Amino acid sequence: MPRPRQALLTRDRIVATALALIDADGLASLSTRRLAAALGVQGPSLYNHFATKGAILDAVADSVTATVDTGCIARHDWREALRRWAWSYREALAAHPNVVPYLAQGPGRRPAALAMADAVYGGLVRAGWPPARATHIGAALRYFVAGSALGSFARGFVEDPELYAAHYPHLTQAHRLAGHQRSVDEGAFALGLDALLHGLAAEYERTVGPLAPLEPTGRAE
Amino acid sequence: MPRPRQALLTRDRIVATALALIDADGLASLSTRRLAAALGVQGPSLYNHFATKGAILDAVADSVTATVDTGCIARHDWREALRRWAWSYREALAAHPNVVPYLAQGPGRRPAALAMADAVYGGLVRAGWPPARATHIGAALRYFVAGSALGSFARGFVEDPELYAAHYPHLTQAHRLAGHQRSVDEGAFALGLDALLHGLAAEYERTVGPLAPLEPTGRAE
DNA sequence: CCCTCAAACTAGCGGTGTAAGTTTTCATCC
DNA sequence: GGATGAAAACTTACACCGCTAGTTTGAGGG
Repeated sequence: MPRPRQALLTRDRIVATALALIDADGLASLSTRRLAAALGVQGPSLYNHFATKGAILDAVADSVTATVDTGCIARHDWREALRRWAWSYREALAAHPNVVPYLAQGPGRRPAALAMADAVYGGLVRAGWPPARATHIGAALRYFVAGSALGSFARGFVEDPELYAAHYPHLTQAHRLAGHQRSVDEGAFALGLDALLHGLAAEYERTVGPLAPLEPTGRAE
Repeated sequence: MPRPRQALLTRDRIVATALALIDADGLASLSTRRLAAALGVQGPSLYNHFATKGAILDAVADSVTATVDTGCIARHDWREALRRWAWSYREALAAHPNVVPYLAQGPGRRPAALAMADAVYGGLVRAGWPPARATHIGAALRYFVAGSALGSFARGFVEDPELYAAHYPHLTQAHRLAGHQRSVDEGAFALGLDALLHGLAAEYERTVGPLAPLEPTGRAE
């Protein structure tokens, strides 16, 4: 079946199908042949649309990053903006936990990741942070969100009481964590984010100037 | 060459060689055959000592985690303890950036990672934090350290000015980041960690009680 | 001395990413 | 309107991957 009258593949269709397969079966089990099969096509046909498997994964990762809301950054005080952005970022990753390990390896040349970095940096500078500080803050928050996504959605502890009880005196309850993983994750994220923002606010007042009072916030979550 | 008079392989030798290869050539290019070749042996011989390649990687990851200093936790006020632990943790990861992507996927069943979680949790509870809060704090700090290791040591931005200038108005200096990567990383880490600890101290005073004054610290770094 | 186990081997299976070359269709230009 | 060239599918094939199975032989214990 050479050169069908209507092209069977498009970049968008490939990316969407790849994301669905990764969501369903995990990152490791996505192969070019399996992806092609899901698209009703033979393996190497993909290379008419992407140069390499990595390019496909980049596009998938970018399509996830693109769902992060960065509009909030221009619309709110920097503290509220960072909070909303961080939650939205986290939400985007949580929706596709299996791509996080790939996504976490830096913005690279993926346009959506770069656009996000750009928006955050711009917002902080506009708020009065010195450029170098803005870079650090953006990076620190990315660290926290990415780390939270990695360390949590991907399994953490294992459901096996005896494994822990024997050797780790304080972890006798750790196996319970496996069950409450989601709430532990959210609690740790909320606590860490609040602490980070609190500390940044203090740093701002120390080095930049007095803070405007926060507008009443819509969602604390 | 069957059953040599002196065994050619030991678990320790395999782990050390695997770590060296990963450091040198990256995680992706470690194969059982290559590892075996570096050990002067054929591929499948490894399976006399480890059940699976993943088990080897677990052991490698654990050997890295084992270099983190957790002794400081018992010897200092919780704030100073967390600071030293986080820096030591970061240092351990920075020494072997290529294993971070594997390591970041949670403690799993790796004993050193579990011992570390145990020590941190125990120290926080001893300092007066409620158990649930202690869990959250340990997780949040792990998120931050792991995220920082991932997002930074592993490449981040690319050295190609034109790539950025065109589309991202605030990132016109971003290509410089590639050169100053190390200092940006350290700055972001220091800032984020200080902010986190500052925020946690405020949370402590709000929900637990007054804080003892900090002993004079040895290293601010 | 023999028996068993341990630790190396060889052979090979099914799977991987991707390069190379083939075929047919569509779009375009003389 | 027929030739031309690109596009998008195909088949074939290579080198490598993790791992299994079965084999060989030295070492150590009864």
